[in-house]
Amino acid sequence: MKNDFLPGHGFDAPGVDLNGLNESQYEAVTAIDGPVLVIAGAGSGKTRTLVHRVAHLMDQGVAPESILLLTFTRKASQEMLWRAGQLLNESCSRVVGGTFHGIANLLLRRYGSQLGYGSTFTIIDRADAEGIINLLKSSLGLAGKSKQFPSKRALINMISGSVNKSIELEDLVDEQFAHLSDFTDDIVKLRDHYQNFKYDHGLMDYDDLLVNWKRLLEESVEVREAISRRFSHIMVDEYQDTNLIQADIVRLAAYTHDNVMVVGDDSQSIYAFRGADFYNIMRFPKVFPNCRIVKLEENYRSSQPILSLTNDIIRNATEKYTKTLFTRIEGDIKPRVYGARDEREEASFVVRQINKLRTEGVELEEIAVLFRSGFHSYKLELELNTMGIDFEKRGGLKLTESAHMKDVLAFLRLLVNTQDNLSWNRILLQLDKVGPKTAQKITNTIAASDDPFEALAAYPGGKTWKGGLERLNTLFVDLRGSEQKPSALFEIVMGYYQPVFESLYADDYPKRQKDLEQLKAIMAGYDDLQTFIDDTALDPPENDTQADTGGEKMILSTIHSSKGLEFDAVFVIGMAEGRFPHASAGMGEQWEEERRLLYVAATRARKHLYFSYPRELMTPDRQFRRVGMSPFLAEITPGLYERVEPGASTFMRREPPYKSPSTAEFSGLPKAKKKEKKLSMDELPAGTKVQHPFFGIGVVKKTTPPRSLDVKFDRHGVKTLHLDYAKLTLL
DNA sequence: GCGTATCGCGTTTTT
DNA sequence: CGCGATACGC
Repeated sequence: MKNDFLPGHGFDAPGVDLNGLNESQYEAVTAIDGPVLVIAGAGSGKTRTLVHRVAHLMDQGVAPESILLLTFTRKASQEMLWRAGQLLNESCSRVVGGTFHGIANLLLRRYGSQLGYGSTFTIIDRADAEGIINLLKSSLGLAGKSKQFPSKRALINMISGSVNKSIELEDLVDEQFAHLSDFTDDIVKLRDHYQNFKYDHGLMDYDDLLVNWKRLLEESVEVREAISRRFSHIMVDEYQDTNLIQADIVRLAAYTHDNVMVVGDDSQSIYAFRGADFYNIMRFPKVFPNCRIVKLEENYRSSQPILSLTNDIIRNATEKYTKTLFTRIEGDIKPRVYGARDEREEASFVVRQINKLRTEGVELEEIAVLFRSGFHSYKLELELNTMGIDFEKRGGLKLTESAHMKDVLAFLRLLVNTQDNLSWNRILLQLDKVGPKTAQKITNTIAASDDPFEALAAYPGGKTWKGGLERLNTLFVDLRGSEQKPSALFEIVMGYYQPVFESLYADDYPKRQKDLEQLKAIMAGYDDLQTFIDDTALDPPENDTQADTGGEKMILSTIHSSKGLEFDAVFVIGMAEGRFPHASAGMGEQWEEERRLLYVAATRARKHLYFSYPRELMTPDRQFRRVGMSPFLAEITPGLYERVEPGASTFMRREPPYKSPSTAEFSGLPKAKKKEKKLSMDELPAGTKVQHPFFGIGVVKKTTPPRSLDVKFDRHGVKTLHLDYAKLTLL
């Protein structure tokens, strides 16, 4: 197996400070052999611990390219490797870091043929999956039952949930969706059609990537051994968010060596709805019997008043695995709770507080507003806009999820996978006088043929839309005849699409045009179309509407997408009955997951924490209804927070739009880049004093050619270090 | 009668 | 923004 088929990530950065682990924790975390389970509370340094282990393994001569670091977002793995770079030298960039899905994709492109999949599959995202379900719903005659039939989103969650949990869909419906049991047969039928549809057209969704990775490991001894040997050490972050399949993958991939380290916190499990199962953490010691368990209970993030309140939130959980978190961070600012008259007033409260915080010296980018659902922030977004405060919204629509973006991508996807029915359908629907029926008829005919492009050219068009079909054909002739550079292809597509685009979105196409520009810029960075297509499905770029102004921005985010981040000040808005927990969360596991969600939100804060809720909400029939505060807030011990009274801050004058004074100051600064000089063995004879970023000061005891040396450190004893990986400085 | 164009309304959370 | 109900055109 070649070593270079999985890319690492680059980084560069100077020193980092590691908070202390005690002797036995240290021992476990740095052990070169055997499984390790780290159970860690919020803000206790999970990521730091992982980085620490990477650093240590490399110091002991483990080759960086045989370390596999699995995280949930690509951002997280980049962040982690960046931190590792602070500890070590640039060889760290050869550590393989990625998401489960990303690694699965690379492995399947390489070995997928062993499963009967060619290497020409297209990865589809959630919206694609919903589109397919919709097509099938109408072709199976289920569209009419809409009223009680589950929404397509719920449907996808049920279908993929049943795959993830290895439960039969029938049982899942009986147990958790009893109210849908009348539709069990229909749902099962739909699931089967959905699976077949994907297989027939070379489409793979997120779950398929995992399922097929697991199959690859199970069914081919050869591949399993190759992967297990290739990665001698495997690490997983946010282990409580893994599903059963991912746990199996980890088990199988490590089967020759058991060198697995996972970190997680059962109190932060918020992804059960997509199959995550925090019992994976509890199971870990059974799956890996000789594993070492490390509990990290010191919180390095929040002040005591905030920690007391967050501990109180989780105290009320019916099921918990107690960790008593403590902090040494001082502070006396209690969390605050504010009941606003309505949503508008809630928004202006938040803005007032933000301005106040900024006069106290809190940076704008250190302030975050969190909420349960994407649309809860609409009112606030308006208010922030009028006040001229820059913000970035996370967890909303991704760039590639908007219609015009999908349109363009559809052309490109067809060049890579001609069987991609979804894209055919999408493109044909753009033609004037062609609707769902006609589009599907054409799609069915051409996707079944050997050369769909030929078939399209030969397709007898109807009188009214013959012209459009011909123009489409010329486009494909052009596309297939051109050089294969993605950016060149983009230009050709736009030549055809621009007029279609302008008439399709006549009212607001200038706004959307900017997105297309952004896509163009992204594509310019790719040489290979396939890679580009994969990346957009696996890791869709965020929608930066106010493209890089370079200035500071505050963060608006759903709680789910705020995971793993931390801020000086956090506002949790919409803490009202019916909003949080979500109205459809019944008692039981769902209710508990909502509670953990609030816990995640509150534990993002370092110094300032605010909860607010509107006392009045608009109901579906445009009536206003009075609501109380969220039951989760109501059950918190009253002394742990302060109430802000509605009248209290009204005397504050409105601040003018605030322009950050620090922006100009920092924008001109070049990125600090440190060039590390590699030490040679000659510079390090026995007796030399050296410094190591973690172990501290030590003395060289012995040198072993070519590039190993034993160093005795005051606090850590004798360590064997490898000169290529350890970041040593001469003293 | 089939299929396409249009208008209005309610949104869970996502790798 | 996407879905469902309704209205028009072939």
